[in-house]
Order: sequence, then C-alpha cells, then structure tokens
Amino acid sequence: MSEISKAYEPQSVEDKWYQFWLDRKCFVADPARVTAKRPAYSIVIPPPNVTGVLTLGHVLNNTIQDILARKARMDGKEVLWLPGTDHAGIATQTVVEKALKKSGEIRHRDDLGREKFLERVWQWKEKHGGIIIQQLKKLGASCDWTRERFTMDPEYSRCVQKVFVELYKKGLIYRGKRMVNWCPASLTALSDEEVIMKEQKGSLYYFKVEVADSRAHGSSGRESAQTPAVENQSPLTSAATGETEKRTFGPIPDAEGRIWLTIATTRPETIPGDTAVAVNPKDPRYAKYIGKHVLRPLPAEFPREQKLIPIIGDEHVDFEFGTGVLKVTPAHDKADFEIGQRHNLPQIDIMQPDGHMNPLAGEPLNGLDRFKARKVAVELLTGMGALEKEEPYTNNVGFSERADVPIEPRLSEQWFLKYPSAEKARACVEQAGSAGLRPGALEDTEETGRVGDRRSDKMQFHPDRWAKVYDHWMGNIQDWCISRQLWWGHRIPVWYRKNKREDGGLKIENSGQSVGANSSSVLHPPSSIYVGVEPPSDPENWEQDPDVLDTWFSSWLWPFATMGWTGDKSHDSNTPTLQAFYPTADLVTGPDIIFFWVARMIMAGYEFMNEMPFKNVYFTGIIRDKQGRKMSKSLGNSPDPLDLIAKYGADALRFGTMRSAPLGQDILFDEQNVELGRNFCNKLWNACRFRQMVGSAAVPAPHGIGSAAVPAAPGSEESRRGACATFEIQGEIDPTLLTADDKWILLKLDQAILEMDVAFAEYKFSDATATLYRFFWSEYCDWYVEASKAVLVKSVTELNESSATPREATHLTNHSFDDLTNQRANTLAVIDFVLSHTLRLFHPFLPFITEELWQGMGYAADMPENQGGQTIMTAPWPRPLDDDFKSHYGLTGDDEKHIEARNELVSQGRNLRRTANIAANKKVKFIFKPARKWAAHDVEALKLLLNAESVEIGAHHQPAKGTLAVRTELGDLFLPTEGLIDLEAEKARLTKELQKIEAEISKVEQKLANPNFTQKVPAHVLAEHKQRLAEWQGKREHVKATLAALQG
RNA sequence: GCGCGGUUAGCUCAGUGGUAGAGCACUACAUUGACACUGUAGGGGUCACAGGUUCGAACCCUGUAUCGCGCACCA
Repeated sequence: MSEISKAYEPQSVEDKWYQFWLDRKCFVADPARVTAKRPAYSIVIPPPNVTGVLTLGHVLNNTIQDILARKARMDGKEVLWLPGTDHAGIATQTVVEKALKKSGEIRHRDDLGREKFLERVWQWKEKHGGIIIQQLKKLGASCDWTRERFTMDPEYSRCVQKVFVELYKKGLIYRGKRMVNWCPASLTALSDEEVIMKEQKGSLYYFKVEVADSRAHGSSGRESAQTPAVENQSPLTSAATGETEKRTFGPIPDAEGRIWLTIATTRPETIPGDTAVAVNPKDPRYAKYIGKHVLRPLPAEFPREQKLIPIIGDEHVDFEFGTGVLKVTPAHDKADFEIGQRHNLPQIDIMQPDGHMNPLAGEPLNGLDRFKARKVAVELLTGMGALEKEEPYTNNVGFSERADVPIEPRLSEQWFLKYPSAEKARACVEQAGSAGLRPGALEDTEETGRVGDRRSDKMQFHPDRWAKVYDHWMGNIQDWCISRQLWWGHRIPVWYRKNKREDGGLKIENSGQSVGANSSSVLHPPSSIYVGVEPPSDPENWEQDPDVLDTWFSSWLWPFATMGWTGDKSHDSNTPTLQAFYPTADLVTGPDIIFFWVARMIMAGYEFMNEMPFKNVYFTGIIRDKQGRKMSKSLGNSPDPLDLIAKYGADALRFGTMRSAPLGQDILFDEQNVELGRNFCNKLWNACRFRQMVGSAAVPAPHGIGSAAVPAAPGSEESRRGACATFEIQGEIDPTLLTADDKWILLKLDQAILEMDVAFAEYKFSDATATLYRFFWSEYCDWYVEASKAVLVKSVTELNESSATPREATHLTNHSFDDLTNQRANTLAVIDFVLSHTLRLFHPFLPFITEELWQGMGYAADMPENQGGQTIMTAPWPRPLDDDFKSHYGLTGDDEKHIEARNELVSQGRNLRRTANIAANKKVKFIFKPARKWAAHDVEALKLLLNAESVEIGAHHQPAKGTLAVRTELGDLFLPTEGLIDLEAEKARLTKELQKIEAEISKVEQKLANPNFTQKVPAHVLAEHKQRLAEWQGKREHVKATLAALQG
C-alpha cells in the first residue's frame, strides 16, 4: 500500500485502459445483441475535417457524445457511436494546393491536371488524415472504430451519386444560369449558407449622369436654370426641412439646359456593367424621366450611342435611400439581376472569375483587381467632373466563409436542388415551449432504466430555442446551389454528349429569360445528357460534368450512408446495422451548422429513410477565450487540447470542460477549469487511497490502486458469482450498526443519483458535474470521511478508552470491544458501497481514472462478468435507493436533519476556535450541553471534527466568565477561553451579529404583522415564517446572554 | 429593421413567486497520518434600470439601456 502514489498520475493509466477497452471490443456495436430488453442507442459523430486537428470545440462536442454513449452502455443498451471524417472539399483542396505551391512544385493546380492533382490530395489525406482520429482516442472517445467512415469511401460515394440521380429524376435537381455567390479566391460558387455578412467601412459615392434626351423634350425649368447643379443633388440627404416639398421638385436643369441625375453607389467600378438606371415609379421627382435614357459615364471611351442606357421604373427602388436613383448592374448584383429580369435588361459581365476586370470594363479598368478598379473608377469620375461627393458609409458585405474574401455575385451555370421533404422536416421539430418533460418521465426511468428518452414523436432541440431559428430558416429556404468548381469531392454524375456540346445544345442564352426549375429539360434535351450512378456504356461519346458536389451534399446523408444504406429498399431492409441503429438517438453539434448540416440531414432522413435521422439535437455553445473572443489561429488564443491532456490528463480536460459548459451558453475557456478537473481527479484518487489505507472489509482484498493490472482475458470466471446482482443491496452492511453519519451519506448518495438522472434527462451536463463535485467533495470527503475517522483512524483500544471519558453523562450509550470492531467493518462497507456507486456515476465523465480505481479497488471483482466484472464501462448505472432499501437500513429524514444540524454545530464550533485565535492544529477542550440524547459515536465524531482534545458533556454546565458559546438546534457548545481572546473584538463581533439578527427579526415580524400576508399566504409558508421568527429570537436571546457574560 | 439570448459577489455562472447560492479569486490560520493538486474559518451582492401585477418579485408583465448572436437587407 505504501507504493500508491500520493497524487494521481493520468499518464500512467490512460493509454493502458484505452488499449484494454479496444482489446475487449468494448466499443464495438453488434446489432445482433439488440433486443427489447437491450435497446439500441446510437450517435453519429459530426465528421471532422479529415485533415483537421483537434480543437477545444471538438473536445466539448465529443466529450458530450462520449458521456452519452458511456451512460447508455451502463444503462444496458447496445451502443453504436459511429465515427468518421469529412472530405471538406474547399478546405482540403486549398490546403493541398497551397502546400504544393509553397514547395515550388506547381504554380497552379492546372500544372498537374485533375487526375494528378487528385492523386496528391489522396496522398495528403493518407498522410495527414486521421490525426484527429488518434486525438479523439486520447480524449477517451468510445467510438466503434471498426465502423469508421469517410465521406469519400467508395460505398459512401455511391450513396451520394445515387441520391443525386434520384433527385434529378424527381425533377428536384436542375441546372441553370443564375446569380450565385462566387468566391474569387477559391474560384467556385458557394451556397447562401457559406456567405457571412460582415460590416465594412467604405464609401458611398455620388456621381451624376446626364439625361440624354432632356434637351429634345425641353424643360419647364429651363429659364430658372441659374441654380448650380450642386444644389440639385440628393435632395433627401441634405436636411430634414421641407423633405416632401423637395421631392416634388426633382432635378433642375443646368445652365445649358441639361438635366443630371445623381446616383449613389458603393461600387463605382461596376458602372461599365450598368444597363439601366432605375427610379421608383411613385417618386414624383423622377417618374417623369422613366422611358428616357442617361449617358453611362464608363467606359469613357465608348461612343455616345453605346453609353445610352434606359431609365426604368421599378418598385424595388427605395426613394428614401441615397438619391432615389439606382444604377442597375444585372450581372453583378442579386437585386439588380432581378430588376434586369423584370425589364429584360441585357447583362454585361465585366469581371473575370478571379475578381479582376475584363475588357468589357473598358480602359484603364481592364485587368485591374476589383478593389483597385474601384479607386480608379472614382478617379475617372472625378476627372470628368461627374463625382459630386464621397461620404463614409458602412454597409454589410458578404464574405466567403472559407477564403474570407468578399464574395462576388456572379452569373454562372450551376446545379441547384429544390429541397426535398422540406415540409415534413419543418414540421417534425418540436417548437419551443410546446413540450417539456412529460409528467412521470422520471418514473419511467426507474422502471425501464432508460433515462433521457423523450416520449414525443417529435424531434427535440436542446436548448429548444434553436427550434425557432430552424423553423424560420425552413420557412424561407431557397434552392441549394450544389455544384462546386473544385476537383476534390464527389464528381457530379452527369455526362454530356460530346457532339452536342459543339452544336450549342448546352449554350445558355444570356437574354435575361427567366431560368426555372424545368430548365434542365430545355437546356439539355434527353439525348444530350446522361445522368446515372454508372458512367454511360459508350464513354468515348460523353464528357462528364467537370464540377463536384458541395461537401454538405454528402454529409447530409451521414446518419444512414454510414450504416450501409444503398437506396435499394429490399437490400436496406436486410441491413442489420441500419435496421438496429437508425434512427439515431442524439446528435451533438454546434448551432453554427444548424442550416448547413442539421436541417439538411433531417430532410435527407425523411426523403431517403422516411424517418427523422435523430430524436434529439444537442447544440453546444461556442468556445471562446477568457475575454470572450472566438478561438482563432491568428489570435493564438486557442490552446492545443493535446497539450492540456499531457499536462492535466484527459479526464481533467473533460471534467473541466463539462463543468464550465452550461446548456445553451457559450463557454469562456480558462485553463483553470482544467486544473480544477485535475484537482478533482486527485481528490477522487486520494479518497480511494484513504479507503485502502484503512484496510479491507466488505469486499475481497483490493488489488491496490496505482498498480491496477489489466485483468486476465475475459470470460475466465464467468459464473463465479450468481447472486452478485444483489451485491448493492446486501453487501456487508449491517443495518443495526449504521451510524447517523452512515445513514446521512447514503441519503446524500441517493440524492446525487436522483440529481444525475434529472441532469441527464435534461441534457444538463454542467449540472451533472456540479452534483458530482458537491456530493463527492463537500459531502463525502469533507464531512463523511472526516466523521468516519472517528471509527476508522483511531485504534480500537484508543477508541474504547476515549469513549469512556464522559461516562458521567447518562445520555451516553457504551460499546463493547466487539461492537467497535464490527462497527469498523460496517463503516468500511458503507464506504465501499458509496465509492463503488460514485465511481459509476463518474465514469461517463472520467472514464480513465474510474476504470483504474474500479479495477484497483477490487470493485470489478465483485460484479458479474458482463455487469462491471470486466470493466466499469458495463457496470450498471446506479439507481436511486428504493423504499425497501431505505426502510431496511432505516434511512429517514430525521437522520439527515440530525447530521446537517451536527455539521452546523461543528462549523459554529470551528468558528469559535477561530474567534479565540486558536491555531487550527491546537487541541482544545469543548463543553457541549446537548438538547437530546447523544450516541457515543456522535460525541467521538464531534470531537474529531472540532479537532478537540475532548468534548465534555455537561448537561448542567454553567459557563464561566469569558467562555465563548454558541447555541444550535442540537444544544449549546462552549469553549472556555481562559482569557485568550480579545474581549473587545469579540464584543464588537457579537454586537454586529446581534444587529443582523435584529434586522432579520424585524423583517419577519413585519411580514407577520401584515394581515394581508397572514390571511392570504399558504399555511406552510406561514408556519415557516413563524418558526423562522422563533429561531431568530432564540439566537437573539443567546447572543445577548453571551454578550452579558463577556461584560462579566 | 425583425427575431433570439444575456445583464445576479472581483471573475465564470446556478437560481420558474416565500431567509440571495456555487466554484474560482481574495483574507487569515494550519504542513495533524487520504489529499497543499489540501484543510478550516471569514469578508464580499440595491440581482442592469424604470414602471406594473402580487401579501410578497432576482423570478411574472410592460418599457428602457447595454452586450452578444442569428435572419433580412437600401444601391
């Protein structure tokens, strides 16, 4: 026993047990084992990027999943936690391309060509992929690694293609030339969800354009044309006065009779792409110009007739904004595109895919980057006198989520998906507030052992407020742009007939005709397009679509494509994994991918499995640093979880993270939390160490913690103990020998189990850790273990002797030597009972240390092979103590109250010590005047807890002058100070306390004096107040008496 | 603009109408035999603000301020 290390050393146990679990196939799910009595429980991991590394976000997310999985195993379920990784199209391709560029191997991926480049990506994946999987193992993740999946596995890829083809055949997938979010850095289209709006400080430029045919039609204002043009501009931006009056005026002709319109824009570089100027037809300032034309100032070198663009009327124009005149650039703005559609405007694309201007932008913009071009355009306008003003302006600009550059709205031909099963998917999620825990849900728990199951046939979000966000998005979804101009990903299973490509069958008219859902049949006559999982039988005549699918178009199939789904109903209905484990129970993910992933998985689940993919969705918070900033590489505020594990242990990291991650809140990460986790593990370790040091009793000889060897091969002693299931109840505990402390801790354990069940049912993992922390540290260690030393630590003779000291007291009962020996054994039995339950309660949170202790303490050896005998992983989850148990052991609320009052007495007594400036290690004499009869053990415990030399029982004690005293429910405690204390300081303290007591008394008295209160309040509240008043009054009396005694 | 969430001790947060709580941090004491990765005791809060409902409000209602997030956007 002396070999047990004083501190827990996680490094020496974690790998050992992880390997042990792997060797025993503890994580492997077997659908054949699923029965009515052993229900299935499944989770699919949100697949991390295959080339990613573990972040604190992953730690949070996967620890929760591991907790759920381990808890479910202890509940006796057949558990599948299915792991895997995602190919992460853009991210991975970018990383590899950058690396190849950096090594000087290529300048562009075209240098390698598609096939060679993809080979390199696969190589990269083989080399760097899977790092995160190894890291998850360090964390203790109990995934079924035999079923690890990758979104580009051949079977998985086939699912993706199958789904594409099926949706295409249903007419839900179509191709069309539309305005998409284009990323000029990644050179691909993006979905709306991949665009992040960011506030940008820029400028709003006001420039004027001449109304071309103004002179021809004359102008009534011509004679009064002395007013400088400057005053005509932007009538609504100048002042608040006479706003409506100004509106009726509109532009005033200049000295030469020309009319100018002023336009406000943030993007002057797109002027060459303008094909109209729009005003609101209801705007009295401008309506009269509709149908006329203006001269577009850029490109400046164009002849006049090419500069003429129409003035159109469109309701979209807000006449409160800017000048009320809008330039319309259908090829470079989503809203303008729609205006263009309505008015049959031409589209002039003036930009290259990479965001540089093309020749249509004219000189000198041609070839410039779009932001450089903006500056130059402003210079040009200034040069020609067209720029009227520039004012600072803040607006929102869409950024590419991955590349973090402003996206460019761009016309391009893409594949789109009309979301399938959207109505079912929208309806299936329980909306906030419409359902809670069904009454009796926890009772069900006791009967079935299935904690946390939701009864509603609807899907539950946790926290449920996300349901509203989901519903809102589902109610407004736009078709999903699923094609990406990348190489890394699932290639679109569409082929075009080669000879048709030349004859224009695929050419898309740029006429501004609306392109609808049926356009595919228009654009691609059936003979010219082939869509199928298998390539066409005559590949030489066909050319495959070069694009790949959005990564999310593969991950939305994750819950079933990972389980062997093929889309062939007769096959799938015979796939055991799918049949047993779909739908899954819980999904744990971040709210940032609620649209990207969660919503789409729900739709796919209904569409392809005709069932929701999961019953519960737990949304974690976002991990931030202490200052509340998001974790980011550039800030360097993101600690490496592996470093933390090396420093503190995986259990510490898990516990610290869980403890600081309340449901629905962002988490401010602080390494101190991990430190706290480590301290907690150490406390657990030492509590078990204490148990070992005081000897064996109720269980077979412990193996010794710290050196817990991995047990011999499983199955060797399968039937050794038939009756072990009843160990918990019978054990070696003798009800007649239980002390009040024993009963108290058993009740506290019961309470902790109940709280854990509630916490699990409500997905409140931080509550669960708080319960564990409080129960184990504050209740078990601080009180119970300390009190138990009254029995355990003293030698039996010593105990016998000291218990004889206060023999004069008739209140005391006495014990024989044998009694005390039995008592000792009984206390150890209680400790074993509590510890063996506690370890199980801890296991989902602290898998490693609990396994080490479970084995090392010998608790494993006391359980049936498949119920904890082999590993704590399969030990049954503790149940609350039932009524039979409680009555058998005589556990009542009275014992609980007694010990709580005793603890209060102890605290007060310690406070007296402190008041008297008695050093913590100095033993002093207390005198106790009990209100009721006290057992010998209780006196002994009191003595120990007060670190007293003795506690004398004085039924009729009359305190001498200068004696400190405190009155509690259980009696008066005296500490003779013999002049050791500062009388004045003590008087001051008591006076202050008296004031506090008086304040409390008057508060309660006031309430009780109010007839409204006494008449309306429920009886129990009234009684409570009266009792409280009596208590305070009693204390007041006592403090007054003590003060008087001090005065002498 | 619309919606959601937050505002409680120095910090991070619990607290669904009846005596304001925890952990950390802080102060003091103690190296006593499980643990200094420890123990004991202590100090510390007008529950953002203003109204309202109620016998009684941190809690329910209305409004305001402020921080954060999401959605939609006016060029």
